[in-house]
Amino acid sequence: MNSRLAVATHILTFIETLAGQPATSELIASSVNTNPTLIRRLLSQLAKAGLTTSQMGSGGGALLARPADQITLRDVYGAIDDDGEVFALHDQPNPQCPVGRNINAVLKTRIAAAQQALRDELAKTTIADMAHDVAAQNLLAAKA
Amino acid sequence: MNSRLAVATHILTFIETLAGQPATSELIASSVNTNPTLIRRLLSQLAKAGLTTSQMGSGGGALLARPADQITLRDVYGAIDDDGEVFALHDQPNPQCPVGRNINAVLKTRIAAAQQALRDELAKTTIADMAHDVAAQNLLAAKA
DNA sequence: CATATATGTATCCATATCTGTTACAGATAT
DNA sequence: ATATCTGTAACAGATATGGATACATATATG
Repeated sequence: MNSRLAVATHILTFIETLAGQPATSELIASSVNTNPTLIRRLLSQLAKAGLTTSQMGSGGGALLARPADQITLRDVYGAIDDDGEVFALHDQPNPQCPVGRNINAVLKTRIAAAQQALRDELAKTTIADMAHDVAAQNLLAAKA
Repeated sequence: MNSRLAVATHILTFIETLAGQPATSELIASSVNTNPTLIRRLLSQLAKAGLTTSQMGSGGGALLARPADQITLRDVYGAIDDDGEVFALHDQPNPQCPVGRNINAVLKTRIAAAQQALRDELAKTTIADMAHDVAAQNLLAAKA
């Protein structure tokens, strides 16, 4: 799979840890270890979904559009995944076959249920949780 | 996403509806509306996972290796998906950044939970369910 | 035994997706 | 004015996917 959910979550968690200071795409990119364009592409999608806002120009950057405890990984997934389909159906099964004629209708509901379960689980984690867990990891490492 | 889970489920459901008669890759391919090689590739994976058996030669074909009510969509997913990862992490975040250093460890558990929820939901559906639902759809259509 | 049938697998190809990169117009602070 | 920063287009390389051909191997049947 692609790593866009991971990178988008990284971006948001990073912005949250800056505690209100605007994050430039270059700064975020150095944390993710990729290039600023990829970050801006994802930020563009996050902004369209209402999760972030960006300020152009000097001193600008990205901020969270709402509190970190009100942004879940489900929101992130919804923002970066256009169709939200983990599994695809096969195009045009044979309509002359009793199985081919109906398989997609039957599969569709089962797959939808599975994807719903995935989203429900993602909804349990907020960006605030992520930032908290990352901070806790750092404390652990500092003590060791 | 790819449609391998859909096609593999189609294959197994098709075999089940044949009720013990071996299904050739060509016959299955005509129901799925693809080519026999793709079917054989997937059957090869299903056989390795212990879900089907195949008989070479004249009169041969594929059979279920165990009763249809003992094969779940989770089994199918496990058979056709090599790593079973819906989401990937991003390679090598910046270890010098407090966020980059820990994001993957934190994300990993959250993503694993989501994928587990997906698999648990898939486990609720068996190939017997699929065959039953497909048959029910045909009855409905016949009455209409 | 010879033949037809069918699987298992390798190889090739076209297309799509993903990630990284460069480039540049537009917005904004100083 | 100028430097900074976003938004987006365009392009390239790598990988995944689905489709197609080919052929060695296994097996039932006459």
